[in-house]
Amino acid sequence: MNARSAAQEEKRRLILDAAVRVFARRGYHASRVGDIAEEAGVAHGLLYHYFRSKDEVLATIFRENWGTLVGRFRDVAASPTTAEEKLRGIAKILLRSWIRDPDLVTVMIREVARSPHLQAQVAEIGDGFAVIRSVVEQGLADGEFREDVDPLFATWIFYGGLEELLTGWVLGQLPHGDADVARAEEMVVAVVCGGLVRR
Amino acid sequence: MNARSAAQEEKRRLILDAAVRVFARRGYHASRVGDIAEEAGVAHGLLYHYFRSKDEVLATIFRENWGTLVGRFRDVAASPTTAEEKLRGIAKILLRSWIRDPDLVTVMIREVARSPHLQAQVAEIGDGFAVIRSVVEQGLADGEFREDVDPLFATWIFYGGLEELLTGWVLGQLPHGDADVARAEEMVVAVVCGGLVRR
Amino acid sequence: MNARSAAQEEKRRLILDAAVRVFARRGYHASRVGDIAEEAGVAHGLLYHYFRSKDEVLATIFRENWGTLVGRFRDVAASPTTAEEKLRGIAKILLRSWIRDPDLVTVMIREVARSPHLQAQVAEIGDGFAVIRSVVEQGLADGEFREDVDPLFATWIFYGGLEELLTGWVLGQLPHGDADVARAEEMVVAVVCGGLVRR
Amino acid sequence: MNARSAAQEEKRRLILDAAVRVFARRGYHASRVGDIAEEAGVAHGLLYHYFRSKDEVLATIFRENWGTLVGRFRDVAASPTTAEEKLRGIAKILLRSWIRDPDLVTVMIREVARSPHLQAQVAEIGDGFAVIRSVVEQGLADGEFREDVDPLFATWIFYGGLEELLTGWVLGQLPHGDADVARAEEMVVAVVCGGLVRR
DNA sequence: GATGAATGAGATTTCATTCAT
DNA sequence: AATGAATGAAATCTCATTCAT
Repeated sequence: MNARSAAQEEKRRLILDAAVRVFARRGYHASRVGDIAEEAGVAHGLLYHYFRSKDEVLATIFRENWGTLVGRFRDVAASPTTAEEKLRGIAKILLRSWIRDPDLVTVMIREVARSPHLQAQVAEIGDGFAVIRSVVEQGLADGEFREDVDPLFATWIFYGGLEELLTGWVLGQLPHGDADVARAEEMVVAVVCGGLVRR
Repeated sequence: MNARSAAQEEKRRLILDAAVRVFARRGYHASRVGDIAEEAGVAHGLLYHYFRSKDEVLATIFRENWGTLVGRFRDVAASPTTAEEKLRGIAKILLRSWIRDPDLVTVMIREVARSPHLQAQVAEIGDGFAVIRSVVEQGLADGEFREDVDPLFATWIFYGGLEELLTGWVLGQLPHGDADVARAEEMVVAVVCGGLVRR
Repeated sequence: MNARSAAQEEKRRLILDAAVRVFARRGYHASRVGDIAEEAGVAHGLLYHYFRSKDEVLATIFRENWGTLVGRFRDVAASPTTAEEKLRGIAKILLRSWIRDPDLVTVMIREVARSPHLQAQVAEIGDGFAVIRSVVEQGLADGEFREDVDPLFATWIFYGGLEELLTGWVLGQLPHGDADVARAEEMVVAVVCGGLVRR
Repeated sequence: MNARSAAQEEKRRLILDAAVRVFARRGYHASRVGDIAEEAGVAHGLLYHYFRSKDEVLATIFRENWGTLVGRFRDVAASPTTAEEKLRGIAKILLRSWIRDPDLVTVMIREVARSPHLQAQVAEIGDGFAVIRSVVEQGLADGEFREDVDPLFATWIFYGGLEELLTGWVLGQLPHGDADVARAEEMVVAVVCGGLVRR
């Protein structure tokens, strides 16, 4: 990567970061290309040098960040520990991303999670599920988890719990201080792994 | 309700039902008011006789159907049984709505669940959570649930699991035959109440 | 005119009067047929029993009231007095119409005076000018007025002065108490007949 | 003003001039934004690059041209001559604007003169009156005009005469050759300053 | 690479008018 | 006569995208 590309890369980042802030603030549909350009401090035509369309900006945001998360999921899944600990690790990664970059999480939760449109563009979207599922299946294979567990549904239920917590924070409906995030993380593992019912 | 208003009510329904189909097919933003009118077999101007805007059509769809669901949640919550059974009942209601009306669930999951825009319009959105929470709190008070459970987070986690299963069906990522729905229902209760970990 | 027509006539009046108020309040273009109907307390469809269109309502308002004014102009013109006194009489009629019915004058000044559209529909519009002109020509023939006066231009100038005073009241730019109206009337005759310049 | 902004200014003018022609031909309300763009030979979207709305186009036309006229009024008012001569100068400016640009006068007379809507937007509208009034007051102070003259009403009456002559030309009801305009100018000063009545 | 003027498809919404009841 | 549901033409304005400079 030479000096030129580094400068280019920097501008690309500028635009992506601006887009995250703008999408978080106004939502994807209500955000105009001009808003992003203004936030980035460039002319709006420049956006089209780096991205094919407004849509591609959103897809790029998702792809790059989701890819990072999934990579970290994989690290956790590859570590030598129990399935429960691995689920805890995944929960920690996902939930703490809220603290690290709330705008980014806002965009990913709000704009991407449910859009069949984007799902088509971003094949990687299923990768996170695959990692979680492999952990669940390990738990089953090891006899750590109950054998009547359906790994596919269990994966979605676990992920749903995580996503809903993020949603609660995005929508401002759940307390979201650092301590709250830590407690949420404990709760999601406690509930999903240990169940609500007193043993 | 006289003949006139019954006829009007019928037309209103016609438009709402058409809107559900169109929104499910193309998504809210890609659906034009003219598409809804065409699907309903009326002039597009008539839509504005019954609703203030395209937005209000979506809000109405959500409000009326969510209200029905919440009403049924309440019936379950009021029945004389264990908290676990009540959660099972709520899961059944929500998940089986997929079988009853997939288009409607598609719209509610895809367009409404994360939109802060609609959340503002539809105050009732929190009512469902409130019912679930009351059940969780009952489980705690009765000693049925573990005392270290945070009822707020547990509520969101449980609801997230349900919503994610619906999302999986909406996106065509999860098997969704009647038997699958029944198994999903069992799983969500088994996981959330009993936990994944073998006792 | 039998009982039926009297009832009809009454409703017609109701609509016309309502239209004057609505047009005065919001302007012709911004006034909806429904506004007029609501103000009149009837269904908006009924308007189309009495008038061919919204446009015809305005034309009717103008025609009927302008006709009345012109009739009174004619009475003045036919009275046995000087041209100056006749002009004073005409000024009095026109300017005092403001006191009698400000809404009506507002509509006539604002919507009709300059509209070539309406001028086409309302042939009577030139009748008022004709009466004034006949008075000016009488003044010339009698030697009362200076012989270098061009009666056509003089007529328009005189009428313009009157119309502008009404405009000032309509726009709320001129004081419009009863005494102000009386003084305006004196001024317009003093200026037009006697001139500004000290003799 | 560099090359870029000069080119822009030119385009802005192009649109404004086209708008004047279109408004003169069809009237403001009947003119579509697309008509203006077509007349100017640009895409209709460009209009919104230069003006916020169709309304603002009209307001701009009025403001800029009225401002020019008022500036010339002020020059006349500042010249060292009698009040009568000054009124003659003002009449000349206003009436000859008809010869210079009939379309522009048509628009200003027809669309702006009576619209309270525009009056709100264009504060400068009263400036012309203020200049005339100052001349009248000078005439009074100098003893040139009769002391019973009310300067406010006299101003409106004088302006009304001028505006009505323009209206007559706009509506095609008054002869409007160059000689007619010159005679009209003489008449309005003769009548307003000297009065109709033979001395 | 950078700019922002220019384009034009397209969408919502309004509202005069019609007409079945 | 009276109603108001229904129609649909029409118009403004937005904004993603292109492209000359």
